[in-house]
Amino acid sequence: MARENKTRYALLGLLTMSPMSGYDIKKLTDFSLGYFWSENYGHIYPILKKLEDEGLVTGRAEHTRGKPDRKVFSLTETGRREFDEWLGLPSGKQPIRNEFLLKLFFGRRLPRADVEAKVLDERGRAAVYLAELETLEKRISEDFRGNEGLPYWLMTLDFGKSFARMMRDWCDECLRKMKSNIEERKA
Amino acid sequence: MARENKTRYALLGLLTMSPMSGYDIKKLTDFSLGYFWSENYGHIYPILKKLEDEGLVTGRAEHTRGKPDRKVFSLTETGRREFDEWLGLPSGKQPIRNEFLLKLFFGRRLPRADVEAKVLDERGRAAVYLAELETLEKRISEDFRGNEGLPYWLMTLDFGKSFARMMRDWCDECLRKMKSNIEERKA
DNA sequence: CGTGTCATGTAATCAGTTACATGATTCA
DNA sequence: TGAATCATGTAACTGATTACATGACACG
Repeated sequence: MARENKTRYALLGLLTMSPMSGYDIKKLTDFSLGYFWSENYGHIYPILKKLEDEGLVTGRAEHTRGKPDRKVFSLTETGRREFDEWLGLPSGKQPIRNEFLLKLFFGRRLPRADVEAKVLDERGRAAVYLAELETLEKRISEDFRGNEGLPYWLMTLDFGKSFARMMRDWCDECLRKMKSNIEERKA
Repeated sequence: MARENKTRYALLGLLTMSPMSGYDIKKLTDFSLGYFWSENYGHIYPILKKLEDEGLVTGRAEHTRGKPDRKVFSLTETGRREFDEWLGLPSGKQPIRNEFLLKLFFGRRLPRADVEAKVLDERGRAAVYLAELETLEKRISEDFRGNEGLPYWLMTLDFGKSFARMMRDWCDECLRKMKSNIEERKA
């Protein structure tokens, strides 16, 4: 079947919330949606242009004093329809590739201390991540109180938090197992 | 910096365990490693060839009666060194893109029943997934008892199980929230 | 007699990343 | 004076997926 460009729909979706520039979109995915979606400039700008050619979005230049000009895009009615249509479709299963797990899988080939360091590192990342999401949660709960989209945003955020907690706890369990494995050998 | 081809290292890694054909590798990622790593033929065969040209693996044709000929690849000493070197490197953070979460994020634009159906669907997948991993766990625990790699394989498997459980529970929580949201409106 | 498995591979295409280019303003 | 932020974009590349092509054997 046709391969569907996910970036395309992500951009359309973000534009359903409010008109934005490519730069705004990048910032959003970097700071607010990063825990489940990311994009990069080299993909955003060309696709925005393509969407404009297809009439799904319209861009208008905005002149600001001091700062560089921005090009702000808005969804057209056609764009909105196309996005909503996609939204209703079931999401195909995406292939999973986790480099950290791949390395752990071959952990036997490394000194145990190195593996432990890797896991500890991952644990640290999960903890930081969790803290960031909690801050983000407070912020958007206040900033968007009463917004009809908020319950859904909080659900996705909650996924991120659950994932981070799971990761942290799983790392601890791995470290524990590796240590007890050493004890066993001593005994 | 240089973009590193992950498939390349995944293939080298699998070949550290035993000589294999491209077909074997595909089967492995489909049935045993699918919960953290996947590959497809269109990528496996060309890369295997490239690795052979570079002297990291050697392939020898194997004739079998009845079945088509296989080409079985083994790691060379150079290949083993290159893999182990990569293994020691810290894993760069990979961009996250979860289509299901992206859709949930925009859940407000869909009828509530549709969102609930999507979540319920995801919950079902998580449950099936968990059951599969439990079966797999039993199988490899028996088949590879005493194998030095086993503890690491079980750790990655445990990650898969933790993830599936987390997903299942999070889905339940989402469904609960959506339902209670309806109650609130009635009141 | 049809479906599934074994088995290898290529071509076409698309998705996505990185590096580069440009330049003004603000803040330490 | 140097770094960070704002802001847009292109070119080159590589990573990854899909579809296609081929064909024998086993099983029900």
